[in-house]
Amino acid sequence: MQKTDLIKEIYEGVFEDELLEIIIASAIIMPFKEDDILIDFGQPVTHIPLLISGAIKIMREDFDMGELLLYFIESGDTCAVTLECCMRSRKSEIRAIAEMDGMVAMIPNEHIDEWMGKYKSWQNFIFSSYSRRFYELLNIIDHVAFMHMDQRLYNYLRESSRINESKIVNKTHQEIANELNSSRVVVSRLLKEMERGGEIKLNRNSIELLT
DNA sequence: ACATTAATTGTGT
DNA sequence: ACACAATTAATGT
Repeated sequence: MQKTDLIKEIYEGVFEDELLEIIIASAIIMPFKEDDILIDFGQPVTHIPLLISGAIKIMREDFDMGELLLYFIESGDTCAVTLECCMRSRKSEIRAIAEMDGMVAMIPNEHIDEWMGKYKSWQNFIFSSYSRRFYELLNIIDHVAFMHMDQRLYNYLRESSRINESKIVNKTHQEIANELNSSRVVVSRLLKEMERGGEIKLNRNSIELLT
């Protein structure tokens, strides 16, 4: 498919036509594969990603070595944290890993200041992205701070299932534990609990959501 | 088909 | 958290 069509399909209506044309002209389409690291800690951020297809998970590194999943980004979305880094020409605070195959349109960051003042639709896009993330992060903080591991795990499974459009989550307990910054044993135990409660079915390398 | 090994999952302390 | 048992998948012969 052509670059123009790819971008239009997702972002037509989101941005005013004039801006859409400029975006199309300056974007670089970048395909990626599952588990590709798209951005890593400390890397300078030179482009803003507009996700076209697939899904990306945004991870934060903990003080004592350990990762934590902040949120997923999906088609038609961008990464608020990256934007923040981008506008201040900072190095990346996060790591972005592809959850599944997909494509992003990369926009060179030299345009964005100008667009911010010039295009209402760009402002709206950025602000709504910010506010959505903000509340999502508040939610995570609540769960992390109050150690509601069972709920976090449950949310994670639901999100994962929704994003992959499948009732089956193909991950090991270890992988899940890493993303939630917990231990494998804890995850195994909680999953077993849920299975007993009839909410899920456990298999090797996969978990099926029943509800 | 069988044995061996590695990876994943389950449980008790 | 740690140790170990049990189960399943992968590989070689």
